[in-house]
Amino acid sequence: MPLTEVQPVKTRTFSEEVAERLREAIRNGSLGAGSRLVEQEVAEQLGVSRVPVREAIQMLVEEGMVRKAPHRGAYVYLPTAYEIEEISSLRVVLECFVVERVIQNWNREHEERLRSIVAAMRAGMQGGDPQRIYEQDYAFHHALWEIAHHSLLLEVVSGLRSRLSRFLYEANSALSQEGASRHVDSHDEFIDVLKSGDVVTAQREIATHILSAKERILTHCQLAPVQSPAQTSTGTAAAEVVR
Amino acid sequence: MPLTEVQPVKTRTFSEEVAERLREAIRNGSLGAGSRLVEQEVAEQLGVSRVPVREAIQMLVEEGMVRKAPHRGAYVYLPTAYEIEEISSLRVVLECFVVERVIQNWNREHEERLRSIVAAMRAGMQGGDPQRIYEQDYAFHHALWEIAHHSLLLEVVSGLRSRLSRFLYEANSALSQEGASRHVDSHDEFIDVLKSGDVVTAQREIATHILSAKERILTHCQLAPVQSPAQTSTGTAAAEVVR
DNA sequence: GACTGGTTGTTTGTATACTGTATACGAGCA
DNA sequence: TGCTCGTATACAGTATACAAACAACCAGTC
Repeated sequence: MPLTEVQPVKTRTFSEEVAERLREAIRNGSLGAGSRLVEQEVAEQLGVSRVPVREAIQMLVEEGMVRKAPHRGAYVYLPTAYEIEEISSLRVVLECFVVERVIQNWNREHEERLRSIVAAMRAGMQGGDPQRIYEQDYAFHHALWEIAHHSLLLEVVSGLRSRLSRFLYEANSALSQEGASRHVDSHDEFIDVLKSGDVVTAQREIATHILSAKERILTHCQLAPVQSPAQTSTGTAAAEVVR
Repeated sequence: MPLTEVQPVKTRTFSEEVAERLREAIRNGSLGAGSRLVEQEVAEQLGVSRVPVREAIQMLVEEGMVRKAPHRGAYVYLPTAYEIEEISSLRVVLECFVVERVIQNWNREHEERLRSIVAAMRAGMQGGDPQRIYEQDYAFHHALWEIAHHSLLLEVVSGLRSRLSRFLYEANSALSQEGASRHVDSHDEFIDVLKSGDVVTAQREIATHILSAKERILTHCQLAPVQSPAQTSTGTAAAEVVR
């Protein structure tokens, strides 16, 4: 009995399920920045006990979307503009490394795969579906990370990007029809550069891509007021948000 | 009342305490690769309930020292040589970025701080204290990360290094007296380069530093047999270890 | 009136008990 | 003998219950 069609039953735990719900709620804004995540409340709302909720919250903390302090609970974290800069600058460094490796590993199937993602992105754009554009944009980057064939790099860089997800989603929604069209086209052009094997140009392009995404976020999204950059990681500033 | 000297009372939870114990046990080898972490056992051994142990294990999973599968428990993960390569290659990229920023921010106090760490390292070496050398080596890098003034970068790169901690500890213990001496001296020379502001040389030096640490690990430490590199992250190989 | 000090409510941290899943082992069958 | 299947057991996942910590409020004192 081959059963090639049968997928393994995915055994998701409640914790993962809860985490996914929370992530989505944060991304689409129904859990705004500063919202407290009270374990009991979330548990009742989702019909589970506090334990899976605790674990889900912990996951979000690791992902940088949520912060928590002992005995004081968790809240949705709002990064400062400075932190957006930090994330983006790191992304530039890492994505340049990705690009280098992608070009090393380049082959025909990779091209086809990326082209099809861009096609889906274009379809989403024409349908005026920002969710779809966001997803395909993510898929595009994810494909690049996989082609780079470096599982740790994939983990780190996708983690970085997840910190921006809610803002990217928001900022991309604000793109004009024409802007979105240019955005999609730039992906196709980028594939051409990868294909040509020109590492330096490809790196310049992806850096531009990341930095323009950053600019869109900085102009379109409300962020926490910048204090002293030195204190961005202390949580002192964060506690303010909660009160 | 300024109270600049007063540190906030750190209220460590059991979870953190347990995590620290486990980390240490893994680092010094008393929890060898492949060891299963049975929640109940650990809980009884440390005199706490299972909940903090669960959370501690989750932290270690995030840090890459431990893996777990749903309903199958957690075990100390033994990376493959390929993964050590992955970690090191990423470290090179990130530490080069660190160096760039360190040189941008360079000032006299930074030099003094780094020199004093190297002095402590030299003292540890002369006392033949590998634990001390390891600590000071970490302190040196940590200082660099802080001087780079990029909290996220600090987080990411220190996370990467923590994945190597037990191997670095092991490999550095194997250093000869003379080798250790050269190792310490190289730090002082590196400070000179930073001071000179020569980014390219500094980057080359730190890359060499990281890659030689990698080589020491590869030659002195036992690692998981390399399968297909493509499968390093699937956990399939890992499950083998447990059985 | 501002400050100290207790008091209470809310929420997290921890312990214990129960449920569901995965693996191992052995009985039944070919 | 080799296989499949049922059963037992171990352990993670989850629920519930309790304890401790924080924060807010109110009373009392200087």
